[in-house]
Amino acid sequence: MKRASIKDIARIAEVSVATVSYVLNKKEGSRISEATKKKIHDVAKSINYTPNKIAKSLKMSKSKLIGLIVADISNDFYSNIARNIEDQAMKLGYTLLIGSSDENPEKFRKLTELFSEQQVDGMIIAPVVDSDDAINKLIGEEYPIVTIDRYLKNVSLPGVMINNSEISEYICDQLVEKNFDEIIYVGYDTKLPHLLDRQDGFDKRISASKIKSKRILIGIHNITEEVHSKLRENLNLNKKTAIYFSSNKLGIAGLRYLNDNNIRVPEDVSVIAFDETEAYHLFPTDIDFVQQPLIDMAKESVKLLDSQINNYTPNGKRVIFHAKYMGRNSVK
Amino acid sequence: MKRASIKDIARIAEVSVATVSYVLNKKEGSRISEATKKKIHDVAKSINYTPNKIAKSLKMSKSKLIGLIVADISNDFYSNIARNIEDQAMKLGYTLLIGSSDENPEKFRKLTELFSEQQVDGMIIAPVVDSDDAINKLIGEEYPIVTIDRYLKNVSLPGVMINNSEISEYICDQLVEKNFDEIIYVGYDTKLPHLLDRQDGFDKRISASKIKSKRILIGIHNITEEVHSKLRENLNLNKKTAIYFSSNKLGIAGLRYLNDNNIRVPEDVSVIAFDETEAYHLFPTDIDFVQQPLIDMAKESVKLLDSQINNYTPNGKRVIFHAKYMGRNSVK
DNA sequence: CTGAAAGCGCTTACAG
DNA sequence: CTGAAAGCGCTTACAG
Repeated sequence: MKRASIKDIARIAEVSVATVSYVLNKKEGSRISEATKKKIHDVAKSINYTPNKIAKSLKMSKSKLIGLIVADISNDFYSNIARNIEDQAMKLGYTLLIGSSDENPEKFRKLTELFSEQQVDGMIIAPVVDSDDAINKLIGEEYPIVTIDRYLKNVSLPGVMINNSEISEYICDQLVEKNFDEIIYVGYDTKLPHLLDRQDGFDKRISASKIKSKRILIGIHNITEEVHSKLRENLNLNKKTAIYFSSNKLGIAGLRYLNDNNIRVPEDVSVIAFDETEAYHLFPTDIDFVQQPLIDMAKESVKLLDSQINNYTPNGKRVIFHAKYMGRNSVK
Repeated sequence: MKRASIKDIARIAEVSVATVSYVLNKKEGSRISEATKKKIHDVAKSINYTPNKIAKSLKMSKSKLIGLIVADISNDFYSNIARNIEDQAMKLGYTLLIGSSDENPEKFRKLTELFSEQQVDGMIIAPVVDSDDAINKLIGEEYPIVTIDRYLKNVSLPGVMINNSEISEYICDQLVEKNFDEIIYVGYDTKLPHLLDRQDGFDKRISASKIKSKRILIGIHNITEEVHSKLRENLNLNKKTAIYFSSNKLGIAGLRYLNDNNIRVPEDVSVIAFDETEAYHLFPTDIDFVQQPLIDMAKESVKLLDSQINNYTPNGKRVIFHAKYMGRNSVK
């Protein structure tokens, strides 16, 4: 698998490597004769030349690689983000490295180190709990980073996110209006700020109302099992109840529980879930859900990163997108 | 973002770059004094040194990068494969580049070129229709490649796949046994060999039986709409009917159709779907499905690729995994 | 025990 | 119009 280099082209075309480089990169101005240009292109083709971007990267201190760190690339939400980031990155000439942190700060740190050693020009990251040290180290090096979906409390980093608190307030208001006996918030037992925002938004409005509420918080490792057991404990079908699932995984786990136990939506219980997934469409009832503008978010994250790469500025801006409540038939 | 290099370490520690390199890579044997070693490590730490893998790659002609080309990383099936490949690749010290071909041979070719220019050590690919030229070019360069999920008819490449034909035969037999009036095969209108195998396996057994069958073939671009309209045309609920959806996307689209039209499973129609997805669990009935051993397949693909990278052999072997029929409650 | 030097494949300021 | 040369950050065979 020995590849041809510009040296080989230079030798065969009997010109210098400099000339080859100029011609192949169209950097000649009009200085090089058409005959020479043609010869170089012909030789390049005949020996099947492909440029070595590693060498170019080394020389230029630009790899045209960007790293994406998500919690888990097999999660629908992140794989959709990844796909849209991929498309946008390609448009701007970047290739995408992907890594999954599994919410593990040590894995997260390793990924940032790995990507940094691979000389990615920048990273788009979904920070995990206790990843502050790893991130501060990157910031100390003025490494271009942009957050997506999540953000950090004590670190100001450019990034894209949604209006988590507001959308939760809105959802809560929708439910309060319908006079449920009880509204159950299903969230994660976590310190992730964007998830706490969802919770806080809900809390703020529910406590301003007279409606009773419960909060079910789930660990991140046995989502399905925990959601099932906690719903079993907490769901009282004798009351007029609504459940707000604050993530796609929680929504899917919860709907599966309802399904398995023949609990009808919205007859027996009303439901609003977060994020969009094909799975919601297979549930007997069309599920109300909160839609994040993933394409726009992904695009913006790459745009932000690209501008950080080209012109680093500390304390970059956060771009807040508006999530949208998609009313269907799961709330009575 | 100017990074420290071994040159900086050498200067500060007052040793040669060679010595620094030996120490940092633990290649000193026992030749270098403990004092020197300690000094080098201390300096490295104090100036926050991180190795530049691009430089190393250039020198070593090994990037420790592998490229993964799937049809669409946002497809559940591929994102799960990607996740398992990521884990296995990391274990072997590789970082993963990901690209989506969208079943488009031109995009596919561009990705192979891009990855090859980025000097990935090898690629794991899901070939698309008419990608033979791009792949043959790679083979001509003895580029290590391994196929996953799919394979090519006229090219012998190492890869992993399942026993598509056999599992379809088995599924067909299961259905034939139950004496349906009609069995509908839902597949893609495609030339992809692994999908044709699924179809052929089904055809072989159905034509050996006395059961009537229909074949619904769908284009790859408007799956949901096409599945819906063709099911509307072809599904006759007055007969005892079974449907075999030969991919996860087809299964999800089909189940959504049944859901939207209040068609009960298995009372009104029996269903078997391909691949595993959380979505199936939200359908009112537990859906029978064909499970591919994704983790094992992903692991094996990386193993195969790694061995190709370390010791290239043309015409590598294909590893065939056995898919498993998971009977649930959707067949009557 | 340690270092000087060549070289991986590029780019580009400079010289002619 | 074209080329010689330096240098990006590494590794390693060789010399001492």
